[in-house]
Amino acid sequence: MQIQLELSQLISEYLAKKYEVEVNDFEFQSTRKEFEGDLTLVVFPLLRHIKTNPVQLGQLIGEFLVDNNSLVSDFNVVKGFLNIVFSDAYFLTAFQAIQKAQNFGIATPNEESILVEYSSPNTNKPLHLGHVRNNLLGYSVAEILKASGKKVIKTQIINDRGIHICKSMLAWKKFGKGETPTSSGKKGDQLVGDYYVKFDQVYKEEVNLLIEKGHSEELAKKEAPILIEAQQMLKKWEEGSPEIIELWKTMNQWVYDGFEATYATMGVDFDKNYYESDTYLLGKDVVKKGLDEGVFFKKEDGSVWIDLTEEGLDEKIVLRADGTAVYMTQDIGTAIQRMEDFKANGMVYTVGNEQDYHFKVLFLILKKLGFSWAEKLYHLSYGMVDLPSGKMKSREGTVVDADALMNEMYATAKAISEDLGKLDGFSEKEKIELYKVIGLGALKYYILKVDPKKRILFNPEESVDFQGNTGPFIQYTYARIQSILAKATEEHQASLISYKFELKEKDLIKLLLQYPSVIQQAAQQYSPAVIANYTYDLVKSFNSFYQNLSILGAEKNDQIKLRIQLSKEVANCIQSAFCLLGIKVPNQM
RNA sequence: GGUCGCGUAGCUCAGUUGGAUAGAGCAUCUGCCUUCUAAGCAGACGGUCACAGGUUCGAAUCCUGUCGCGAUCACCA
Repeated sequence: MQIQLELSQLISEYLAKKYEVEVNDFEFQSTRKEFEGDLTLVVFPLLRHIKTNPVQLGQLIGEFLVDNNSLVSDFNVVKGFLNIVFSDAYFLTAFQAIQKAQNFGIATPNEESILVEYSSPNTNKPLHLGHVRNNLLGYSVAEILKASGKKVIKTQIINDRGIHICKSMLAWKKFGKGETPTSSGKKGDQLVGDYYVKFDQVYKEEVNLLIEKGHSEELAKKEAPILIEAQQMLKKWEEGSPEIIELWKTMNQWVYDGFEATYATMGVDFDKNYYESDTYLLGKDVVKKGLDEGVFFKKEDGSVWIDLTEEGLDEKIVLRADGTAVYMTQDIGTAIQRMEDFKANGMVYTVGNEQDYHFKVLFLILKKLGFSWAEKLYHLSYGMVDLPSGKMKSREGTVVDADALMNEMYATAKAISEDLGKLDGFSEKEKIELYKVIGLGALKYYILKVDPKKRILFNPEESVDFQGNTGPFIQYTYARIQSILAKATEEHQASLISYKFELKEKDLIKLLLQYPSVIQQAAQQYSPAVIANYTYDLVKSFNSFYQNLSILGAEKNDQIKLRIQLSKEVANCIQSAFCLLGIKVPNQM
């Protein structure tokens, strides 16, 4: 904040003159609610430079500030804390600066660019709650980075090949009887996912049968006929069998259509997609080159490894004995490809914390291969979403499906809205749109308000709240402000020359002033939770203001004006912050 | 077993580089709708910040150890 710099300078001059010490760094914090004041200087750290009584020193500095800066109107000292009180003129000027700013809080774009990867699904089953967290996080972090001034490219890598998709394909071929999304009316990703589950059922039956016939479990799991068939299918795919490729393209397209619908509902998007079937060979050349340079070494069986024992890690395979690529190989290739495509200054991988080790190794390998940008890669590692029953397993049907979840949120929003009955005058279409905004808002806020690195326990039995620290609560506040603004007139927008502020008005201005640094902090920490918690504080503070002071019915004309204008800025800030979370705000609810 | 992460109110979570008497929501209880939308406001209740040491003017925050929970250590992705 501007004022902090100004005061720092002043205090610095004072200390130099009075005590002949040079101090430039001061510790400020916002004054706690139970004390009078707007900004607090912590005096203790100064005692390192000046041996004196902290209360006395605080007193002296306070007096000096009041005498030498017109914006400081008063002060008090409690223990080692100097609470500074700002004048009404300060608050008015600060508030008008907020009003004048275009997109207050949003930094002007700089040259730095960054890729943000998120989602990156497999194409054999629909998206579930885990993907939802990934998508919401990735999207929001991308928006936050943009708001902090960076140029952002949203991307994903689609895992469209491999044994998993062959399993769905095989089961469909065997049992599908030509079922298509059109013929069954199912979403494509759901349909393909059903066959993935079907495969697993048949597979398990076959394994049990083999065990009954006397096979060991281990052997049975390897020799189940349907698994062998799937592996043969994968081989045929890699050989380019036209029939298999045709089926693969068809079923993948079903899935893409399904994903697209889910993404659209969720409100996330991408600037560039990468497909594993395009990139899985990319890393091989790099590995070969690295082998020549001695970064990697070859074992007797022909597999290629990197030795990371010096870094405290293990040996890690980067190429199979048969020469085919592993996950790591492909990720090395993809990273290089992306940096060539976009010449970005950095890259963020939104991937769950179960892959912490993988990314540690990946970044290390890229560094060892000599890519200077390897240091600019960041693994946005987030905690798993667990159910009360434990981990979600798609094959066992214990997943919370993304589409179903969003539908439930919609239904809850609808039920609550109808119960409250405030939507007279809404058309059916408008109502549907509103329920979506509220339902999704509840879900998104619920997930994003939690620190990304913490795991989330999601209990489907207890539905997501719509009261208290929730998305709908914040949306509701926004809607209430809009209702007031609709009643305001042109003359209410006239700016004031002077004003006597109430405490609750000052609180709001102080909070608004924090918004720019909140965005920067959220960007630095890659954390939408920072934005969510800030928005909640702002809204709580506004509701207290709204409920305790009259806006349109204020005594003085100036009060009406200022309160309307202040409400407007709060609404703008809510909208701006929620936009960073990917949440829409309604004008009425 | 090695490595990494987490442990704050009954439940879900804040607590930014160490700062004042650790804060919200839900749940429970008490008030407030003839006045700008009660999805709200005002208040009550609720804490050994997992435990034990250490660093210092000061520790939920930093260090060490212990316990508990989770992830990971695949020629799976």
